[in-house]
Amino acid sequence: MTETDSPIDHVARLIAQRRRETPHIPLEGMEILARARRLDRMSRIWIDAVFKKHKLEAGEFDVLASLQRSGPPYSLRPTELYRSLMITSGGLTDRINRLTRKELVRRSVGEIDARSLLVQLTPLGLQTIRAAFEDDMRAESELLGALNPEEQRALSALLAKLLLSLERRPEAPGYEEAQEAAPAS
Amino acid sequence: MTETDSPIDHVARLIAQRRRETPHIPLEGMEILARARRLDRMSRIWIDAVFKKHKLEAGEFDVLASLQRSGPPYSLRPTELYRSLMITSGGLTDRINRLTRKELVRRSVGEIDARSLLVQLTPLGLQTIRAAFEDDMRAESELLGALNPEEQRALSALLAKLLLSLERRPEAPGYEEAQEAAPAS
DNA sequence: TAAGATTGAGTCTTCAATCTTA
DNA sequence: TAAGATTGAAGACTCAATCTTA
Repeated sequence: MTETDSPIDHVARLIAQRRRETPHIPLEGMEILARARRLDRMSRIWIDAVFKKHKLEAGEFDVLASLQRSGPPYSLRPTELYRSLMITSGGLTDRINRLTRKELVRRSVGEIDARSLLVQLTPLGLQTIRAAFEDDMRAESELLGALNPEEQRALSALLAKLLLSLERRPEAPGYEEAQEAAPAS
Repeated sequence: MTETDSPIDHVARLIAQRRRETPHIPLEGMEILARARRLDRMSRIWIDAVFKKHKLEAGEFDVLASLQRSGPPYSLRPTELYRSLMITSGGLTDRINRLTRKELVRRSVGEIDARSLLVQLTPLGLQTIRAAFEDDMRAESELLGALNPEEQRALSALLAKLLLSLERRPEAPGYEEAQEAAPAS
């Protein structure tokens, strides 16, 4: 195997099969996007097990992690949340309702705009996401063990370059929001 | 920006924010897995539009594409399909029912095992997936335009290496099946 | 008028139980 | 007994319509 040849993973077998059926169609798209999709789905098998240990669904974890990331007082507006999570506003309402029932978040009064209530972590929510996030990152690092640090850096840099180009497309939903949300860092 | 620095995409901003909140937790996992997830979700925005043009849902497209890839007579057993697609058997039953209603597949008699009926493309199904698949690959190639051919090869090789390591984990569901399904190619 | 959030209907999925055949 | 496929219930999401406030 040379430096640029890919190992024979599941997607490589699918591509080889398809080349015989539709040899006239270039398959570069599959090489990357099908693998990104499969990497997400496969890694979820182990990551979901981590969430389960903390009695969380993946979608609930994402909301709690966003709130923790924002720092004290651990509160965000629903619109910020659903745009960042790439789900609809209706979907987020459901997640918040579930997390409220579990007493991991509450809707607190927003000072700025009376149309929206801030979503805020409860002390139990903060404690839960602290433990769950640390476990999650440990599991994720472990899943990436097949790549050395240099390969990991190369991979994340290529993914970031590709993602940035998609985020900058005029037709990309949420583009304006992503821009103005850019922190000084 | 140096060779190994990542461009400041959305995930980079999330990571910078989080480093301030939980500086003690290594975040290498997010660098790659969060980006893979986001790449899948963002690219789907454009890809789903292609499917819609052919009046297909993403899940339906995947079934048709699997059948086409298998070559004449374009038929597979349901178990092969749901394992390859990483969905449950119940989920596949529904997809087949929907595709049957659209007259894109049919359940034909399997000669080997009377417990299962082969799922087979109809002529309309073959015609549909031929056009849809070509459009899909064109769209996917276009989405990857920000990376030059060399970068694309490097990215797919790294993804393949990582995926192969996940597929080889003893705990990976479907591992045995994936192995025996490996074609000579 | 527009923006933020919620609601209800419809869709696609998983999960567990079931039926049939090996 | 086990494997393949289906069913029905429950879950989480999208979409479009609605309500409230800017």
